[in-house]
Amino acid sequence: MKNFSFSRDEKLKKYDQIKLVRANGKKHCGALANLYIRINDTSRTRLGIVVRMPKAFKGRAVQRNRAKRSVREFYRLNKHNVVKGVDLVFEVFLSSSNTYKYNDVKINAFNLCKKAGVWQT
RNA sequence: UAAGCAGGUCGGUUGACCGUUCCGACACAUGUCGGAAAGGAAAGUCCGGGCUCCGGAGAGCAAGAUGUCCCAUAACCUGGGAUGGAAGCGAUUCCAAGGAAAGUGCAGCAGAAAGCAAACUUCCAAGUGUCUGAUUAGGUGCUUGGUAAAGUUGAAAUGGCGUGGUAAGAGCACACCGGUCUGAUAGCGAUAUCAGGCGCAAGGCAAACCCCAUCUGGAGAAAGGCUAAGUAAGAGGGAAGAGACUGCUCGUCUCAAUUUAACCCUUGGGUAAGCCGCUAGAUGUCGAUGGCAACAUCGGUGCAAGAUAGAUGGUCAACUAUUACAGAACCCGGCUUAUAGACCUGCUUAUUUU
RNA sequence: CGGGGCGUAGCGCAGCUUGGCAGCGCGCCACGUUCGGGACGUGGAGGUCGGUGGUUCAAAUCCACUCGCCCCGA
Repeated sequence: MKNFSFSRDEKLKKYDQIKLVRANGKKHCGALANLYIRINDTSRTRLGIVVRMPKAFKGRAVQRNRAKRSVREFYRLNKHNVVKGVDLVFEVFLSSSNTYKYNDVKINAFNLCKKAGVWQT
């Protein structure tokens, strides 16, 4: 039975932790986001999300939350396919021309994960 | 029917599956069941309060805000009603709407003149010179006096306009309009109406300085309190002191009693983990009563968002439907700004029909 | 949460205090100079003064709201 839950322990919460992954981890570039990967000491996979966006943005908070939700939803439904014991950080880019639907995020994130080699079938 | 004015409402709903945060119950060690979970602007942070701390929060100046009147409100750069003014055929809308005889300042260009009101060009009268001319008159210059009607400008020119009057003119006189003063009446009042007086001496700009009246202590949930850890070395200052109210003065209070040390302040450096504050309140809604209304009082009824890198989502199906603006961060009352689409109510004008 | 500043020609800035002609430097264009280029000289073009509204006879300037950018403190 697959577990689709996404609890608080699976998040990277501190800004220092995310900074560590972005500084020391491997970087993989995508169309809408970058993925940083770093092997951690625990047996758990942890996820952090960073949204970069210009200051002058229409509906700033709404768009930011929507992007984070999309990435979180993708990870929640597909985390059984991801290798254990790594820290992932998605760095999502938002601009006024980008519109975020769940399907776009799904395809992009899937490609990124395959490219990074953390996808297992 | 068309055009328009004013006000208001909604801003997705239902079901299934997978998830997030919180609460309750049951099991009992991480599960099961049930419930709740972002707006009209949550936004901008433009005002006003509550709340917390600054020792007890003082006086004056400075600075800032407001500015017709009355009322409402906890309070307001808020709202309601009225007055006056402006726009519109009208419904209706808009107005920072006190004071210019307290003082200072400003007004380019144009124009005779732009702020002591006089000078200038005119106009008129008298005197006189000169020319034409011939004994009337006309032109032109000078002197004296009268006058401010005319003077092409300008945003603005010392009330407007007409008649009489006069040598020419003038509120010099009169009528109407405007202004101002006094009185009466109506109104709580701003003010309005009427009557009488004053011929009117002393324009504009205060969103220029300013004056007058009223109001304002400061800092803000990173407020503030508790627990844990930490608060090292070093540098500077300490009575002609430092800190408490920020710009200044006074008053009051605390520290501190003199080469070092201790203590205080500033800097430097260190920690930024958890709990409380943290959601029931000047509360929403319905009805009655009072009030033109804003609103108030009384009664019924409802109120479980409280996250902490920050929770509301995704997929499928149906309804025209992926579709506006947009995400609570201590809480309220307003203001301002953004807003797809849909709907409702009242009113005005024009046209047509009855 | 609180405080401060900026927006004017393609770029960098002045003018705002005390309202009245929108200017300076670099750059651009044309001509001259040179065998040619640069430099130099002469002339010229280029502006909703971030936006909307108000006060005023008149607004880049004063006032209100608003958009964007930057900085500082806790």
